[in-house]
Amino acid sequence: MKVTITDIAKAAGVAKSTVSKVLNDSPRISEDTKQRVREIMKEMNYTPSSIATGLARQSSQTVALLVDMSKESEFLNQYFYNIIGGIESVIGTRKYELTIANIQHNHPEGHFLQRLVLNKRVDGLIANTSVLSEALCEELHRLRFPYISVGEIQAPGSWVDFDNRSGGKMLTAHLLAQGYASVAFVGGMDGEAIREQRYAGYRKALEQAGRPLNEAWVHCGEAHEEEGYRAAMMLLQSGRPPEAIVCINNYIAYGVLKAAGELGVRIPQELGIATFDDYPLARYMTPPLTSLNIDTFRLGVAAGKLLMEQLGNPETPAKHLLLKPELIVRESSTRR
Amino acid sequence: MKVTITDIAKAAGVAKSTVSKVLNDSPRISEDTKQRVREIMKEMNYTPSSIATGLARQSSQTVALLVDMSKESEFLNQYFYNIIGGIESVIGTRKYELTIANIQHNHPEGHFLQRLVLNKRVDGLIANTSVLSEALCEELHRLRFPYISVGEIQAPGSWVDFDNRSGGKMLTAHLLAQGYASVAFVGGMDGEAIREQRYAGYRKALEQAGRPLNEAWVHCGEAHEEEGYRAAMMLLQSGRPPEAIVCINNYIAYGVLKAAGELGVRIPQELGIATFDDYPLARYMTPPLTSLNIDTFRLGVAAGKLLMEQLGNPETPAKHLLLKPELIVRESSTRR
DNA sequence: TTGTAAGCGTTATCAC
DNA sequence: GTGATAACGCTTACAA
Repeated sequence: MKVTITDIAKAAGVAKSTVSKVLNDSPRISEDTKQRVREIMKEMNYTPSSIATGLARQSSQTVALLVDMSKESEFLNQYFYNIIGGIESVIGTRKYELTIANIQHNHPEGHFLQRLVLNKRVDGLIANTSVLSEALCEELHRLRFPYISVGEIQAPGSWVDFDNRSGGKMLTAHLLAQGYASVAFVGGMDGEAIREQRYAGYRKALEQAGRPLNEAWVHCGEAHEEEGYRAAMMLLQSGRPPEAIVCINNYIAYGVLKAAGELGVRIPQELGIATFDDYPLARYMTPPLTSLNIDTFRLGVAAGKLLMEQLGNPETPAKHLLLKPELIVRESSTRR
Repeated sequence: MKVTITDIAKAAGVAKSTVSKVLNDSPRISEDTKQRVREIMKEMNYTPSSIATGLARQSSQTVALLVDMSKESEFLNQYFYNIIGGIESVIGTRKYELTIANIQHNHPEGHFLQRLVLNKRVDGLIANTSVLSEALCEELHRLRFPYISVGEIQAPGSWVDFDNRSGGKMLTAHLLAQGYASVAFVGGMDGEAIREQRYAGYRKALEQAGRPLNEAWVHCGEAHEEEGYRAAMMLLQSGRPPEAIVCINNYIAYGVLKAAGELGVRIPQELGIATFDDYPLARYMTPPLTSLNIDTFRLGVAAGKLLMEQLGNPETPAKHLLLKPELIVRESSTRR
């Protein structure tokens, strides 16, 4: 049933090595025999075994996307599909395959290193920061194993990320430009990288607009509905409520919206709202929310490209890429 | 730098084959030498090459999840992460890897067959029905290549799916039980498999409750917001509006909600709403929507298990699995 | 219980 | 241009 290179060689009356050269379109083979051998391959329905090729070439033509499935509602979660699509779109055309590897099995630490890297099962790695500890990066770097981080890292190595800082600036500046005199910032844990970046952008926008930073208008907390609700309740019932709020994600925004509704605060007239992330709720809220869309397909593409570069030439220096988010203006922030 | 089985053999003063047997924990090797060889493996930091193993064993210890990334907002899209997680959780513990393969490259037709199957790159396949044409199934079956479909298929082969029929029944019966005298069914294209199944459940529930089927209360169309809005407008402004509506997904429900809002129809007092799918909107609508949650992690687990069975014993007969959805009752359907 | 040697299906290095 | 032949790193009869 299965036909190998040897079968083709016999059928064509040539040597295995010749067939191999035809396979790889070597210039030292005459067009004549190429034609002939290729026809026979068609006829006999031959497909080279990639495992054998891999062994001979010492490469698997496979890259892995590392994830930690045990962490719920991670950044990757909602955008997973698009990131994968992006990666796939660039590696696929270069004849690489993508394997998804979950770190968090009950395996001993560093197991995926064995399972994939030392194993020679994959030629390169893409992982986001939640998975890539500093120690891991060092180890990979030491092994000279190609990897790309999705999300900024300090360790050596390339990464791609969204420009959260400029995102924070965009949302805040937009609200100010709409005539909201004061803007609050709600959600995210103090010290968390993404939150810090987004918050820094918020501060920058205030500064550029010559507005003071009011600590009372900055609220930290887990990025979910209840926290958004609580924060908005506090802010809106305080002596000096802000005129607008930047929310760190859709769920916080939902909570804020709910609080505003209960307090009878009209949006966008009395309170402007703008949120990070366009998915999954922003467009479907009442009123629809102004949001900052990040195109994670492009993120995947960028990561894939960097990795391909690296695999093509291991000497390629590390690169860092910041993608710009896109502001989507909707009713929640258009005061008119 | 890289250490192979030969190095270990030399260092341990035994034959390659002995090392191999230790690797595979063969019972015909003395505990003594096992210990010794294992220690050396540790010391020398040895990890067997899975490619070489694959070649020798004629298997890759890899299964593929086939998707068509070109189709936007496919069923898989939102639940992708969980399905992958489910698959991974069962194959991972059995030392299999998962690779994601995109069908729709500008490659010639049937290319993935070459790329993965004939290639020997993967040992088995999981794909959903949108990807698995009847012809493809026949071909895989002919090749005796193990595959599992996510979604019911007619072709030979195992599949796992959600019980959309009983889902339709659950939603409809729930609304009737809440005292809504009449229930409409909105969304989905006539003839589309999922829609037909869900609709059949709706009809069954009416029948069991002794209610007549009113064709005027059944609306077909693409499953998005605008269509839901249009349908609800028609239904609610007709001479005989239904008291409740079953929506085929969250977006249809959103459109219905919008229409009701504009017409001043109060929910759940004057109109009950229940929708298929709990994600991404149901919980965050105003009011929160009663929905039918499907646990796609379990779907992935089921698919993974069937495939593992198949790989373990190719003679395993095809199996068909229907998972029950879960009704989540929220405000939109509780009349009290 | 361990060792020898022949695969597994390619590629790569030389000769010719 | 083409063909032997030795890798690639592991498994698996079959011997010893």
